[in-house]
Amino acid sequence: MVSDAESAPVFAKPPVTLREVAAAAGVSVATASKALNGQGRMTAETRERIRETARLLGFRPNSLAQSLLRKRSFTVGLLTNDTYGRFSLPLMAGVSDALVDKGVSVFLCNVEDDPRLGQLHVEAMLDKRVDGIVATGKRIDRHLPVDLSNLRIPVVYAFTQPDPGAVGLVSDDAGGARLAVEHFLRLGRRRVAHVTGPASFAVVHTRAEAYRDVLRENGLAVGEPLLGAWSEGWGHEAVAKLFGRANREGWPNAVFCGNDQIARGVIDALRERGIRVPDDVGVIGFDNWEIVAEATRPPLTSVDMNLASLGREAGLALLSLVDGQPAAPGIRKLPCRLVVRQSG
Amino acid sequence: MVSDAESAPVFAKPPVTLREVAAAAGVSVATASKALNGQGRMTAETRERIRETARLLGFRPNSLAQSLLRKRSFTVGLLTNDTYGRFSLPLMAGVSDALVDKGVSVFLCNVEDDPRLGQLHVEAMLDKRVDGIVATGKRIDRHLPVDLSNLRIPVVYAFTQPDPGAVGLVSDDAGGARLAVEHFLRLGRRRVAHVTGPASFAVVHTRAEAYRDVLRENGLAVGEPLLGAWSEGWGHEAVAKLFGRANREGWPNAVFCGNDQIARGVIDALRERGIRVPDDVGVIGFDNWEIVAEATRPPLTSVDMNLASLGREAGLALLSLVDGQPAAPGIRKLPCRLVVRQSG
DNA sequence: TTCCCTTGAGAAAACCTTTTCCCAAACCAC
DNA sequence: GTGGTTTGGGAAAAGGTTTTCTCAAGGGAA
Repeated sequence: MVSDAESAPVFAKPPVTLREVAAAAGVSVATASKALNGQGRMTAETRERIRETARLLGFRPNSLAQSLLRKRSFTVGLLTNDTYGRFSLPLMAGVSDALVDKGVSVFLCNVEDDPRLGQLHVEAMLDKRVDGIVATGKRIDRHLPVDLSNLRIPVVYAFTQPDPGAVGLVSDDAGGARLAVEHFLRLGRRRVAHVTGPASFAVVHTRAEAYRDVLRENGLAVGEPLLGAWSEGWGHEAVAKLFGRANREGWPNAVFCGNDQIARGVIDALRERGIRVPDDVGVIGFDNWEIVAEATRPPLTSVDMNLASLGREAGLALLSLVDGQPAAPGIRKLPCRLVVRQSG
Repeated sequence: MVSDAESAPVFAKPPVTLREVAAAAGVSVATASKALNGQGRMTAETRERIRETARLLGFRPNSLAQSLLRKRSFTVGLLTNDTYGRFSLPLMAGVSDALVDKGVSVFLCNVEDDPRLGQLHVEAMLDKRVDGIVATGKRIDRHLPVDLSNLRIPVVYAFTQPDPGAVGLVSDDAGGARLAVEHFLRLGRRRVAHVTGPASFAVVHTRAEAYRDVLRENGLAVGEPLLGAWSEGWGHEAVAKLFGRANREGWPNAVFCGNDQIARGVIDALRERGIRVPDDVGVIGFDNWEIVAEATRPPLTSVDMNLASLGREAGLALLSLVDGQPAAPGIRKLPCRLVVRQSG
């Protein structure tokens, strides 16, 4: 019979401490610390001997102890309410990537839309002495269910509604919409329709406004944007509305869609009607959700919000705030980019 | 002119410490600590006075200091190489949810497929004295680009290839496949085809094997599974192969697909051929990727791997390992569930 | 030789909390 | 009164590191 103690994995062997390194090298902990950090004064020979000893013993300083002393934990909290992750994950990966190289780790805090959960996470972050917080959401026009306004640590908002006076980073939706519409115009398409999401989303209006602006600036007729849902189904319906009229003269020859799912619905519906994309009608989506954009037939041209860069910028912004460099409060808009495939 | 110091946000005011609470309550720090933790002996009146003082001052113990002493940081690392997130995010949310209630925070570590990045993150975790690590991937049959085999802390693998002798949690793919095929049989469909991904994926074989088993157990003809890509395009091609033959008698009346994208392609292709779903042919997908499953026409019946539960279980398993309870090493398979919509 | 300065390195405080041990006072029984 | 036991609470060490201060030895100049 095998005893539990025997079958259980043996972790044991606690990490080697600075004290042990110092003892092994025959110096005091103070000297050892200074040797490893390049501080203090000592003979090059002593310093090297200590370093070598540390290397041999596999010494790694205890971050907890360092943080306690330095009042800087080299960790930040990342709040999100987007479990679904289409927007969140690239953003989060961006934040993480920007920080890992600076030795900063990221706490993942999924707050759903639950204020209790939000409170719980924020308190945990504060207790763990994070240096700052990045707040992320799935909507640019909604607050997270937490109050971050009077924390004693800096907060950066990325892709979510910032508190007044705080630093916020969002994608430049108007610019993204311009990119799409101007691309159509450059290709000679002059009857551009816009099919987008529900009126309750701020970005719907931002993008629609930019759409109108570009057309007006070019002296073209401005169609009324079609507001609906963020779904393929709505794309189908919208095509029925736009292309239902008998006289083909009234048909648009370009459709700028509020997201890729709508665009997918539009493309499928057009094909079912025998209207060719891009020959007869160009289609551009928004979000550049690759898995969708690459599966449409033909592959979808789409506006990319550069969320990974947005995340990186947010991480860096937080870091400079943590370092005490004052940042201009307010919302900074980061440019989108158009990913041209074959649909428009 | 406004000085920088004036315009910069004022964070300041360091957190209140136990020492301050003790001073305010007129006791020693030792007594204060004991009062707040329900330890030691003192008059109920004293204990209450200290607690009240702490509450008034908004005292929150410094986790860093606690961790240093207790040799337990109440943090864990979550390694993932899935930036895309379809599988990872529910899993990660599950891990996080399971742990936040126990006061454990989660470090997000995106290691991509880069060993250097993996090394970096693992060392950071170790330095920060995490209590354990959850390793997560986008593939069940691949290792993360890190070596976690000789750490001094427990590791749980979820949805990725575990080291030998370690604790691993994966979805029961064979069971999931059975669910799908048996559902078809229950509905009286007896000519079931299987269209799935590339041979390089272990799950392709696991599921195909289960598919064959169920048919054999029921004395039915076993068609050769069609291996291809995880894409809509492959779904289209597969339909051409399956339904290209002239005599309709040879056609399947059910298609079990290896993922939802293939299923989507199959459904679209069938519709284009005038074959009705589910009247003529039933279709079931795998992954229950809601955004896809709900957008197919008709909505897609699909196998759900319960990734959020998987994450929760992984979190809890790690926790009990951290608490020193020995866990049976090896791979534990968690059941899938069939989400019935309209396609099959 | 005396004084001063530099060099190399150690002692100790600090960060904040927990826990063990200890002590004085009060209380009890005899 | 005496010996013993509670009772309430404090002193101090511990956890691992960084940093400031101190100090002895050695060197150079006068």
